[in-house]
Amino acid sequence: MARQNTLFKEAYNRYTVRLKPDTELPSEPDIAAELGVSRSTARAILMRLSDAGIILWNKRQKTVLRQPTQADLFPKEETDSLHDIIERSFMMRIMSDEAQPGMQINELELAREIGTGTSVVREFLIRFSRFGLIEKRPNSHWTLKGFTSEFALELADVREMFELHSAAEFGRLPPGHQAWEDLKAIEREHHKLLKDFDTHYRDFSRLDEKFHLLIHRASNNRFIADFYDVIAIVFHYHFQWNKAFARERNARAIAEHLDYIEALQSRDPQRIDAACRVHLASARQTLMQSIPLSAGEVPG
Amino acid sequence: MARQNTLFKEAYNRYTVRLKPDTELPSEPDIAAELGVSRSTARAILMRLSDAGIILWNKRQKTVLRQPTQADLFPKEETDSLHDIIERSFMMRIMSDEAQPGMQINELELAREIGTGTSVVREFLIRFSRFGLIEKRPNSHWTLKGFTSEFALELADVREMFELHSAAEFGRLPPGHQAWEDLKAIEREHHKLLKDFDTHYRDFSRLDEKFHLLIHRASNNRFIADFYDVIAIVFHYHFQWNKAFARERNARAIAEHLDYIEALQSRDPQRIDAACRVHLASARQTLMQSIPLSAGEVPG
DNA sequence: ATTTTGTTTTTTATCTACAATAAACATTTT
DNA sequence: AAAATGTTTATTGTAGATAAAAAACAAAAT
Repeated sequence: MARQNTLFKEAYNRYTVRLKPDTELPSEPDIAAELGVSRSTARAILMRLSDAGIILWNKRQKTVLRQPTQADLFPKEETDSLHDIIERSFMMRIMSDEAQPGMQINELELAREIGTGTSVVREFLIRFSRFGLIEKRPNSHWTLKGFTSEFALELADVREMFELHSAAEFGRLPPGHQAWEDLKAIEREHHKLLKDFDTHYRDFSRLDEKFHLLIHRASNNRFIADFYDVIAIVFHYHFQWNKAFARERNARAIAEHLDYIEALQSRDPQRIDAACRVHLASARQTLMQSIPLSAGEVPG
Repeated sequence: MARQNTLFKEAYNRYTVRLKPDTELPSEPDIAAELGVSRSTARAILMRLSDAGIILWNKRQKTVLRQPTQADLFPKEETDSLHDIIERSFMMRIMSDEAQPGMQINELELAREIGTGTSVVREFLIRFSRFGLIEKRPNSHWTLKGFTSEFALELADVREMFELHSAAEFGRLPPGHQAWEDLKAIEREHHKLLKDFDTHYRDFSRLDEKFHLLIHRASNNRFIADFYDVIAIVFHYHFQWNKAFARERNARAIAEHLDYIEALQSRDPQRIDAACRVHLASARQTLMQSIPLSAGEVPG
């Protein structure tokens, strides 16, 4: 088959779950915009809702007839986009212990194991190569460079350069800029998290990403923004499987963030620089500690 | 047809031009290694050389019978890899005046005009996207962001961060390191170029790339090295078409390079930093001046 | 006049097939 | 035994086909 209609299914589920009986639905373009899909897809959703007897559809009139049930939805396995499936599956493999640096990556084998065509795998690998974890030999295979301490060091170096730059730019933002409000909101979220820390400390990584993204956006630099994707994906997949000391780690990071936020709000370049450095140093340490030691390496 | 044998043709030409009559050729693995191809391809070359009566091939004995002529070679159009063809063709389009920022990029149309399949174009665009000049809307088209002043500014900012970092690292390289010799050689090349400057100043860009690459390698950082590709491609295609003031530009750059080299050799961090900054500032200026002004912009 | 719906066309995402190339295996030669 | 050649197999690179999704066009309703 040529293409799965996962976008349709996912959008259908997303729209259907929140339908309330006896309400009227908006126009097709409105629905499409709301769901972030084209009108063609929105119409396909309406068509199915109508066929399933969930709505009555007659031109402009779209009335919800009944509360949709779980049985009306597509099963969750059918709504993942191929790209997400491949990403998850691939990251799982390369973060696992079996994955040794220098290992060859076989497109056909990957495709078969994931249950997909080779072109999607190829395109994924090309896209993924910018994360610096794999490398291609022309006319030949991909090689896994691996999640090694070299990788972590190089990542941390660039991250520090970029974040110091972005933080300095943030400090120069004009007083009326939206970013200051966003920063305030993030500060409040930190305090809220701190309140119920024992039960909620796992939510920190989401907040962490949001905070650093806000700072990096201040740099207004596409290369810096793109690079943050690398960091985000590494942290996302890495710490998802490495939950050791999560509580202590997060407690420390929150304290550093609050300091950092205060420094930004002071707009004093030197204070910003200092607070940023403190946080980056501990982030580097956290990252380095989480690297699996390869044979012959000694813990630093 | 599925795949062009451009690799074979290109390697055949490369090997054939330097054959001398009455010499013996080395073993198949040696030939393959020399040409950077697999033994299968090396054998295909030998087979053709034999069929064309250029060599006598009997197992280990491979004697060159006659001097190959131009007619023995494949025409140059047949030896370009598809990737190179697409890159050239695409860069030509997006650097041309017709290419306006915001313009949509159509995969099928591009493929037709270049005379190739859509998959190659797709993969090229994915790879190319890391240069920050195009952007994809999911399930929809690519958009040309364009070679704008914003692009140049963002590029220059990152370049400066990276090069200052790399130059500092270079200064810390141990005395016996190969890089110091390479630097000396590059210094000599600068002096040589200066001697016949009027006739050879166009060779400068090759030397420039070599010099900066050497510096960036000192950082030992894959992200910095990858980023230098972005700079290299922009300079390569951009200045290929913008030859205005090339002589003055290059003269100035050479002087700055020599200063910069001397600073590196002094290993004095502050001197290195200062010389690097001077050169980067003028490189930035050169880049900014070369940006086509879009409507409404005023020259800075 | 503008928005909404109905219909058709264009474009992208993905799969499959197949030639070129690389890699592996087997045999021969030194 | 090691290296070279001969032969077979596996893998990548590219084209072409097709369904999903987007976009464009046309008609109808406010």
